[in-house]
Amino acid sequence: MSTKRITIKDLARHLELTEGTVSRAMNGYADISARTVERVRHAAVELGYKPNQNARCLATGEAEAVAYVIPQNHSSLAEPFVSQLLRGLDESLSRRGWDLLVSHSRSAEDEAEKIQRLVTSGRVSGVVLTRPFKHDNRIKLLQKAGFPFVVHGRCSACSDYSWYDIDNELAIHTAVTHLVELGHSRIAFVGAPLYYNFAFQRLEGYKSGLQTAGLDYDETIVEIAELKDEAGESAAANQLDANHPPTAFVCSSDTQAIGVLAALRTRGLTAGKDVSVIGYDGLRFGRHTNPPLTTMAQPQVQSGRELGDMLLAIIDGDSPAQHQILKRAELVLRSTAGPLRDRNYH
Amino acid sequence: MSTKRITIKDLARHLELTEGTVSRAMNGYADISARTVERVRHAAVELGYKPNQNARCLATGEAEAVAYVIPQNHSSLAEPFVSQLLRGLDESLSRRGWDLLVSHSRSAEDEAEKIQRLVTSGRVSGVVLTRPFKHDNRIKLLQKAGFPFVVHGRCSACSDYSWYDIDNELAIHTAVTHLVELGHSRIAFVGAPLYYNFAFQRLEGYKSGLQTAGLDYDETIVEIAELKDEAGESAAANQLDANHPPTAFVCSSDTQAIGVLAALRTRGLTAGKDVSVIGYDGLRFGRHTNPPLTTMAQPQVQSGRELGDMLLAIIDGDSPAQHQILKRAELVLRSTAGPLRDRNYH
DNA sequence: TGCTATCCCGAAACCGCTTTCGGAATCAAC
DNA sequence: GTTGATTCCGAAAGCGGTTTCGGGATAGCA
Repeated sequence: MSTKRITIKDLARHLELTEGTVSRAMNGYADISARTVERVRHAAVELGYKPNQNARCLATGEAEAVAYVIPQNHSSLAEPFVSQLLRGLDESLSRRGWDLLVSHSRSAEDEAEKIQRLVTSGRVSGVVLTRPFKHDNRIKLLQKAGFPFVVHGRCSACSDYSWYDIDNELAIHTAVTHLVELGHSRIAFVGAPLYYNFAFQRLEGYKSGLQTAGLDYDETIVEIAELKDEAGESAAANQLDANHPPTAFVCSSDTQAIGVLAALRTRGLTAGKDVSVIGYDGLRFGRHTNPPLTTMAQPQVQSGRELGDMLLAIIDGDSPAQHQILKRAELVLRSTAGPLRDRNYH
Repeated sequence: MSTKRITIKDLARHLELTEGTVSRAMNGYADISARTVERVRHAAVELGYKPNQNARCLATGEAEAVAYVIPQNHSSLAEPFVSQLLRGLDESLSRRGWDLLVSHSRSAEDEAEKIQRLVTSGRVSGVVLTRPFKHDNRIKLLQKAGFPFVVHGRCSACSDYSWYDIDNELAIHTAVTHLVELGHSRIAFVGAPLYYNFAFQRLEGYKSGLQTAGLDYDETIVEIAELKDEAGESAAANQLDANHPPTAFVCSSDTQAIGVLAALRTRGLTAGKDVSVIGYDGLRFGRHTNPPLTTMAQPQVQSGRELGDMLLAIIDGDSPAQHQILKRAELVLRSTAGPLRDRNYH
C-alpha cells in the first residue's frame, strides 16, 4: 500500500540527468538551462517528489526548523497565549517552508537539558524562549553555544541578544494612571513572582505610576502571586479582608484578575463599581467575565510573527543586538475599572 | 564563540575506536564489551556529544518526531484545548526522546499540501489529526500513503484507522437527560457545522436524548453555529427573541455556551435560573463565567498522552485498527443548569 | 595441542541530498 | 579558423550517523 517514497535518484533517472543536476535545478542555481529547470520542476510535481529533509539538512547544515520552548508552570487559563503565539510563529516560518517544533519541560534542569539537546542535535536552527527570569541560565547557555535565539521578554542584561518585549513598566504605569484618573488612590498591585524579569518591571511600573500621581508606595497592598486564577483570588482575599482595603487592583495577568473578580463576587462586591480591577494580557476570555475585564492587551499572533521574522534574520547572519523590539500594550477599556465611589463600600 | 559541534568522529578518535563501534556502543548493541560501552558513555557526556538527528534519522529511516496538525478556524477562545493536547502529546513523545512538530494551515488545500509534505519529507514518522470531517480527505491521503497516523475524533468510516474519541452522542444525550430531569422540555440545541463528524454525532445525541425522554424533535430550536462565542451569542439571540423560546440550551462547545450566556445577560435573564445552559469541553475558564458553566468535560492532557502512545505503537508496527479508544465525557455540574421555573419568565 | 565457539571490534557500504570542480560543447569575436 | 569566454551538465566528495559483515583474539573443551 505504501507507495515507495521517491528520491532524487528516481527523479534523475526518470529525466536521464544526474542527481546533482536535478538538485541544482530544484534549488535555483544559475548554471542550469531554463529548459532543464522546467523539465525538472514539472517532473517533480508529476512524480510528487519532495526532498528528504533529513538528507537535505544534513548536507546543508541548516535545520530549516526552529523550536519554541513552552514556559513551564503556566496556568492552563493562559494557554491561548501560547497557542496564538505558535500560530504567529508558524506563519512566519511557513513563508520559508520551515517547520516549528515545540518543547515542553517538567523542571528547570529538564529544560536546560532539552535546550542543550536542541542546540547540539542539529534538528533546529534556532529557538525562541519566553518569560525570561531575571538571571536566566538558558540565555547564557545559548549565548555560550553561539546558537541563534530570540527571547520573548527581556532579562536583566539584555543588551547583547535579541528580544521582543512589551514595555511592562509603561503598561502598568498606564494602568495605575488610569485608575488614578478615576479617583482611586488606594491601588493594590498583584505582582508575579520576582524571579521573572517582567514581574520586576511591572512592579517598577506600579511604583512609578504611584510616584507620578504623588502617591506613596505601600507594600502592604502589594501581593506577589503566581499567574493563576486561584493565586489571584487568594491575593485579593488577603487585601479585601484587611482593615483598610484597597479600592482598586492592578494585576499582572488576566488570569490573576479573574481570580480577583471571583474574590469580589464572593464578598458581594461589584467590579467596576465597588472595586476596580485591571488585568494584563488582553485574553479574549476577558470579554466574557462579569463584568467584562478592563486590561492591558498585547497582540500575541503578531508577537509570534515578529519573533519568527527576527529569529530568521539572526539565523541568516544578522547580529542579535540589532533585533530588539519594544512594543507598548494597549489599555482595553471594558467594565471592571470605574470611578471611585464617593463613600466607601463599608 | 560557537564551540565546534562535536561529532561521532571526534568521539571515536578521542577513544581510539571506530565510528561504527562508538555508534553501536551508544545504541546498546550486544557485541560491544561492557568496558567499552562504559568508556563511550562516559566520554559522550564528558565531551557533550549528542548525535546529529538529521544524520541519524537519515541512516535509520526513522524521523523520531511526529506532527500535530492544528485545526484551522478554531476560535481563539478554544485554544487551551490545543495547548493542553500538545502538552499531553509531548509528554508521551518525550519518554522516547522524540520531538513534536506543529503545523498550522490557512486553508483546506494548504492543509493537504502540508500533510503531503510531512509524509514525504521524512521529517516525521507519524501525524495526529484533529476534528475530522464527515468525509475527510486528509485521512484518505494518509491511508493511501500508508503513513502512520491517529485521529482525535472519528469520521464516518472509521473502522480501519486509529482514533481516540469522546462518545459525542452519549455526552449530549447525557446533557439533554440532565436537563429533562430538571424539568425542561423545550431544550434548544446549538450544533456545530455538520461537515464535522462530531457535530453530526452530537446532533444524534441530542435527538436520541429527546427521544428517550419522549420529547419531539423540533428543528426550529436547533441552531447550527461555528464554535465561537459570537456564533453562540447570535444563535441564542435567534432563539430567545422568537415566539416560544426554549428554557434550556445544549451547546456543542464551551465557547458557544459563553456566547449564549452573553445573550442571556443582554436580555436580563439569569443562566441557571431563567434559562439553563450546558456547554461542552470542560475548559477551565468555565469556572469563571457568571454563573459558572455547567459542561461536559473531556480531559485534554490525557487525550494528548494517549494519542501519543497510540501513534507510537502504530509506528512500531501495530495495526491501526487495533488502537481505537472511546471515552466518555463527564458532566461537570456548576451553576448554569437549574430546575425549570414554575412559571415562564415572560 | 588443536579445533570450534564466543566475544569484540574494524571496515565499508549506505541513507538522500548538496555543492564544488572540471570539462565538453556552444558561442562570440578577431 | 584559432582563441577565449559562456553555457550547461556530469562526476565525486562530503554531511554524520547506522548497520551488516567478516575476521582476529580469546576462551572452552576434548
